[in-house]
Order: sequence, then structure tokens, then C-alpha cells
Amino acid sequence: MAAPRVRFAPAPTGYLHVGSARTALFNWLFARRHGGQMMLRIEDTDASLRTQAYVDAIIEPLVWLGIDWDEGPYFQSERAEQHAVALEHLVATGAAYFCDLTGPQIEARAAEAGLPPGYHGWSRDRDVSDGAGVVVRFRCPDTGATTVDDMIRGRVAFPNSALEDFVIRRSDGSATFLLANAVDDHDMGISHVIRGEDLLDTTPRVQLLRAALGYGEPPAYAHLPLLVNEKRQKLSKRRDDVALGHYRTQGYLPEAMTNYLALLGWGPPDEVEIRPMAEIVELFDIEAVNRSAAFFDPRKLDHVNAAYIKALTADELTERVEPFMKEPDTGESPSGEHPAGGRVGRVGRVGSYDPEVLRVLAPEIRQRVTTLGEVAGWVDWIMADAIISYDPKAWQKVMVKGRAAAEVLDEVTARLSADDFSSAERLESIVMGVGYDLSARHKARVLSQAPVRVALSGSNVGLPLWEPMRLLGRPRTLERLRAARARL
RNA sequence: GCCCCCAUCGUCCAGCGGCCUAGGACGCCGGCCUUUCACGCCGGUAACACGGGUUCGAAUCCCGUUGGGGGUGCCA
Repeated sequence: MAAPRVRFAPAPTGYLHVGSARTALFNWLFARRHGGQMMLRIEDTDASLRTQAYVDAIIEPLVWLGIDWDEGPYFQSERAEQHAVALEHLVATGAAYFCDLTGPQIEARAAEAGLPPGYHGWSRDRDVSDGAGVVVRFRCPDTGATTVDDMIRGRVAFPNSALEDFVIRRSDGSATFLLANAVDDHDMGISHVIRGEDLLDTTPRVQLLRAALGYGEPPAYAHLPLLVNEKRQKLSKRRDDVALGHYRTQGYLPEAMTNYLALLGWGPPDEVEIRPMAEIVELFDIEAVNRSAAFFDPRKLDHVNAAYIKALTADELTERVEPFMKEPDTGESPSGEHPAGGRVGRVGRVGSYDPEVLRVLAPEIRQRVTTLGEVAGWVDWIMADAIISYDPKAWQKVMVKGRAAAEVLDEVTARLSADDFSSAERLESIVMGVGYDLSARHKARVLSQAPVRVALSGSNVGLPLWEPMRLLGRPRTLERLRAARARL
């Protein structure tokens, strides 16, 4: 196919929605797949939405996701002149007309006429002239049908009789979305319109407008299935966790997010789901996109994100996790929640951040976390100057109910005092040796690792102990062992 | 109310008339590994909404029913 020209045209609402991100991604995939161009157009017909902060709220997440564009951002608000020209033409040719009726007046007329509520072309022949409070409405055909050819849904026919004479210019003179859309897509040479299915019903109206404007063949359309919540309703800001930024803050990787998003409504023919975007671009086929709505499943996103984290090298993990280690406490519960609870999370609050600890422990950490935000909870105790707190449940289970905890701590402390802590393997054999020796003495299994772990980290679950112990060093290790012993 | 879309495991995706006693992934369950937690590996659970057609043959095509969703604004 000839190089397509597509556009991502979000309304500035203060943040980027995961559904919008998916739309942007599919436009991008289509453009990249076919060697076309992608434009970014901010649909800010409503002047109140036209602030730098709102624009940044769209651009920043796109950049984060790695979705780039070839032209723009354009602003619908800067195209008022072109919209006015189109408006003039439509009125001059009789395709549109002025209307001065208010909402209540329209309702009253419908009620009076015994018709269902709605605009029934009341001002078509009233010969209203332009002025304050006057809008322009498009005269829709009363008969026939308008058909939309959709790459995903095939041909869809809309009876014109179901169309109201819709407003194309507000009383303040600005063009509405329908008109601006028709004009801008035409002027920008858009060849393919890829957007959410919620916009399918607007398409016949835009096509009617295009025809009245003499624009010729409409672009090809592809209406993507909606992203829905667990109740299968369109994702909404109020009910659902849809702000892309929220996922970013928790430590989801952009490449994991785009990979997951690409899987909603589409799947690679070979069924390999987790793969580099370059491969997805190669395999992507807009006509193979599903027709039915897809549930945005946070658990599957977790799986994909975890898979990407596992694939990170030690250096990569260390680098990428850094912002999540030192971020100040927001007052919310720490995103670095430790699985066993009782953990603090952000290292910045308990000690000093040490990238070397991360680099060494990365292979063990990356197989245990779902998000980057969780990393701190696994290593904070190693970077802490003093032990933070003991998880009460862990203490009870290991130190109180566990067999011979006091003896273990005493014996381990004694044997470790002479060690120089240079070898994780030796630390392991010393601690484990205590367990075996005490097991023989008690003629029952004595676990030595658990009490040591609780004494050092405050928790009974965590990374394999030996390397962290080495990193913790002798003074802090012995100090914590004695502190725990004293607490028994 | 009217218009439009949709309908395969709980979820996402595969299937585009015979290869389907329906495949992969997430989740869940069980096992192996293991002196923590995980990872990994092995196994299991689970679906073609319903009713009519068309056809030698239908998850796949057609019609209807039901169900779900979207739209119906001087929002986009």
C-alpha cells in the first residue's frame, strides 16, 4: 500500500489514558509497519483545555512509551480560520443553516409535537440569520443511508433518518469536533483513521460533512475494540485505574506496557506474546484486529512486566531502579511493599542507597519482583544503618515458636566473630553448620537460617541470605545478631 | 426510545468449512526442586451463549433470540 498517513488525536484531559495509549500504539504500529507517517494532533477545540500542562500530559507519556510521531503536535485550536472557511461554504451552499433554539426550547417543541425528545430540524425553514447565541447545524439527509467501510468491521450502514441535524459551530463561533475533524483530517492528508469504537457513530456524520465539502473519497477507517474494566464497561477515569502515569510511578516498564497493550485486540500469528516491539511492528496487521472489547487485565500486565524485568541485566536493573529507590515518601503506602509485610521500602528513608548492592544482587532480585517499585523492599535492610523493625509474625514464628532460636543466635555469633566476611560461601557453611550441629545435639531438626534471617532483616522471607550477609559486613551482622538475642 | 457494534476457557489471544475428542498465554490447583521467599520445570482445571437454517460436513457462512457494550451534547 502507498505510505499511509495516520494521526493520533487526543483531547487534552490532563493525563493519558491507557485506552488512548493503546490507540496511539496501534496507529504507530500501522504507520511503522507500512512505512507511513504519524501525526500528533491535539483536539483542543475547547479553549479551556489549551494549557501547556495539558499538552505535556499527553506528550510525556507518549515519549516514555517510545511512541514517536513524524509531524506535530498540531493544535485544532490553531485552525479556526480553515474551520470558518468550511463553515461559510456549507452555509452558502445550503448544506448547513443557522439555529437560535436553546436546549429547553428544543425539548418543548418535541413535546408539543408529540415526538421523542431530540432536535427534529426545527430551524431548517425558519430562515434564522446569524447573530449572538446562534449556532450552525448541518442538514442531514432524511432518507437513504451512509455507509462506513471499516478495516476491522467491514461495511457498516447507518440510516440517515436516525441522524439529527447536528451542531457544527457553537454560538461562540468555534467549530465542533465533527467539523474540525472532517476539515483537519482532509487538510492533513490523513489516509487512515484508527481510533476507538466509541467514535464509530460519529463517522457517518463526518463523511456527510466531507461530501458536502467536496472532499472526495473518505479515508479508510479502523475502529478498535474498546478497552473495558472487569464489569465490561468502557474504561473511565472515575471508576478505573487508567492513568498511564500511575503505572509508570509504580515501576512498570514502558516496553512491557506497550507489549501488553499490543496484545489487547490483536495477537501475533505464532502466539508468541512477549517479544520486542520491532517484531510486533513486523507482524502487526490492522485487519487482523479483533472486533470485541478487551478487558484490561492488570494481572496479565504484571506477568508481562515481570518477564521484562527478569530479562534485564544487572547493570540495566541497577540503573532503571534507581529513581524508585530514593524517591521521597508520598504519604501513600510504599509501592515497595515487602511480601511478608513489616518492611519499609524506599531505601532513602532507612539508609543510603548503594548501587553496588543492587548490581550484585540483581539476579536474585529480578526473579522476585513484578515492578521496579518493589525492589527497595528486598534490599532496604542491607542498606540500612540499623535494623528497621521486626515483622511481628516472623518474630513469633521463628524466634518464639522455632526450635532453639537462642542457641542458634549464640552459636552463629560465636562462629562468625572470627570470620572476615569475604566469602558468601563460607558464611553459608558456617550458618548451616550451626544448624546441622544443633540438629545432632537436639536429635531434632534445628533450622539455623531462619533465626539469622529474622535477626538481620526483620523478616522471615527474603533473598538468599549469604551474599546479602557479606554485603552487610561483620560489624552490622554481629550487632543485629546480638540485638535480636537480647530481645528474646 | 432510536441507531450502531460485539458474542471461543474467569481473562487475553489462536481458529477464518473438514487438520478441533478446540490450541497458546495469564490466573487458579497439584507435583518436582528447596533449611526462607522466589525462579524454573512437569501436570491439571476450564470455553465454541441459545434456536433455526445452508452444507456430505460448521466454533467457522446466513437468519433470529438472548445477553453485553457503545452512541444518541453548543464533550471529544
